[in-house]
Amino acid sequence: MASPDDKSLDGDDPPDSPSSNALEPAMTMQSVGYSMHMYPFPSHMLPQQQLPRSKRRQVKNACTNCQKACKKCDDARPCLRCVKYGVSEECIDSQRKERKKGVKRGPYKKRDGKDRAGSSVDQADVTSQDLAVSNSGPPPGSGSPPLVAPFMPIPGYFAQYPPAHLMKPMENGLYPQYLPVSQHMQLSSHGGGPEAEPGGYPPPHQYYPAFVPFGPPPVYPFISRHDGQVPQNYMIFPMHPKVGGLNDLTSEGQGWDEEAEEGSDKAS
DNA sequence: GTTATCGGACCTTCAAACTG
DNA sequence: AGTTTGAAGGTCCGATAACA
Ligand SMILES: [Zn+2]
Ligand SMILES: [Zn+2]
Repeated sequence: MASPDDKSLDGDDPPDSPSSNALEPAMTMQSVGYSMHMYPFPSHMLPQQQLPRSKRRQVKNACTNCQKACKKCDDARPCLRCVKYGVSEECIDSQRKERKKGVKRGPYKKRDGKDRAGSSVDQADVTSQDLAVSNSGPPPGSGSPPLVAPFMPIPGYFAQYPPAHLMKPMENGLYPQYLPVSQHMQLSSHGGGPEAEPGGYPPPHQYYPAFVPFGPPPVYPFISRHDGQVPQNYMIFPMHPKVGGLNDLTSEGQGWDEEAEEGSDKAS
């Protein structure tokens, strides 16, 4: 089951999807309220073997439609997916079942640095070792990818934005803040394609932060919902209905971000 | 080419188990 | 009381099937 819907309607804008419509890039990424984790360098400039990735963020409660479709939802109601499908009125939070109590669990095994002998060797040394990018590690995706990203997210640097060439400042009145990697730097879509990530995780982005020396601060139009509410963090970038320009400037499509834990909402 | 389906990896939540 | 553990329950990636 190819996930074409990912690239089109279900619009989960997967890594290989050049975001065929304006909603896509903006919605998926920020929709969930998280920023993306981005790589400061193109994939080929990184140690290919251990492309680190941050955790995937999920919404606390997907709407019934997205849940049914096993697709990415967002916190707003109606969610963008439902809006795209024109079923905004059917966008309602799915019902969560209550966790059952009284379940006995048996003794725990300690794993505070000590005593992790024999048990889980994986999660302990991740920090130091993975950070030290070694070439001997297992291919990403084959095992458990590093949980710690060697790169810190660059504030204000969002790779999900569409290529600059699609955002014509003068024509749309928008000012692109991210420019596509120069031709020679682009990910050569050589065998493997845009999402040739072994781990199946978001490939490095092809956009580089760029300072826009001209024009006033960009004013991005927000997606307006039928109910008048504006999805937070959503931004629409005017662009051609069909992207296809720079080979495959994949617009990346997940929400990867290490973001500080959004203060666990629940107080114990 | 598109959209629909869904297996399963990944993530979050939170009670039980544990500790001081 | 607080902290840690770890499994239940959840989201959604990404592969595949079906269709136009
Ligand atoms: Zn939804
Ligand atoms: Zn919805």
